[in-house]
Amino acid sequence: MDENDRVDPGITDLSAESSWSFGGDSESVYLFGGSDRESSILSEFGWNLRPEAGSFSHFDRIGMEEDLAGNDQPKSTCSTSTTGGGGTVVQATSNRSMSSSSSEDLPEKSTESDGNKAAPETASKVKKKGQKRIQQPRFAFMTRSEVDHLEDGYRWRKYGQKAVKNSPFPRSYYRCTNSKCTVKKRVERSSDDPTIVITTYEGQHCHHTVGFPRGGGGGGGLVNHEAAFASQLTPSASHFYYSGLGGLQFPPQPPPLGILPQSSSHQVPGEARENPKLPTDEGLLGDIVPPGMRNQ
DNA sequence: CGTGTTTGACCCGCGC
DNA sequence: GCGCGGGTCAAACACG
Repeated sequence: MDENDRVDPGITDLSAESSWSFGGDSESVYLFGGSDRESSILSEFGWNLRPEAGSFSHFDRIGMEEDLAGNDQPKSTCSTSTTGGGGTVVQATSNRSMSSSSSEDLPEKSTESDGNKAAPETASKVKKKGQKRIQQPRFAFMTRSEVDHLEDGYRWRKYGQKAVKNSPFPRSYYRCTNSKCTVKKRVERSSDDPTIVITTYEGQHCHHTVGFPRGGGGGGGLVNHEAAFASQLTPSASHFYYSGLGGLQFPPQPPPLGILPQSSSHQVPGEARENPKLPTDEGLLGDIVPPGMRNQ
């Protein structure tokens, strides 16, 4: 860990497959690389904090992985992904095979071999032993937050927690409470910067959000079942959702940026109050973020 | 009582 | 083949 180069232990600087500059105060770099499973999601997505981007309070970037293998999405064809926190979310589709992720991903391995256990409805049934697990689309994002589990409009049930090798913080595993939904998510804190929460979503929701469980008051009406790209702001801040990003087909453009949780926190990502820099944020958000929520 | 969390054990894939 | 690390299960427990 040379602090000179990066900030994350275990995270090597992957070659940036593409980089985007986001407007404003934030600059995110999307790195897509194939680092092995050095540490975890981090390596997978190869994130790189940029100290110099001081103005940007911190976190940035994220990558999303799309599955590759055949995407046989087990059951749901719906696409959804949520993201959280007021971080920057960058999504991209990559064709490269990230098979390297074999260790991580794996959506649902359980059934394949010991399906006997509980036979989760996870799609795994489709897979067989010899086959490689099919990866579902996944993407991760980092958020600076004090709470690990950010609200994203869906209800999650924690089904496991494990200590990870390169991090003093445990990784938590969540599954969507909807029995028909196979979406999972992993949450862990960056070992390098404990204030950063790394959330990885896997799969697509096939239902819509349930609204904000807490404090939402009337959030239940999010209708973006389609892509439900929900982004969560600060835990205590307002929440908003993105949808319309057809799950698998993420727009090439950087999503909402400039959402600093701690900052005003009333901004909808992408909405960037006056973020003239964001190219089409309006367009993007226009579709996904209900007008009413934009001013939250 | 229903729902969600905790936690130890089990299983699997991968690297050596 | 063995060991390590990650992912999931499921019983027990806690809470509203």
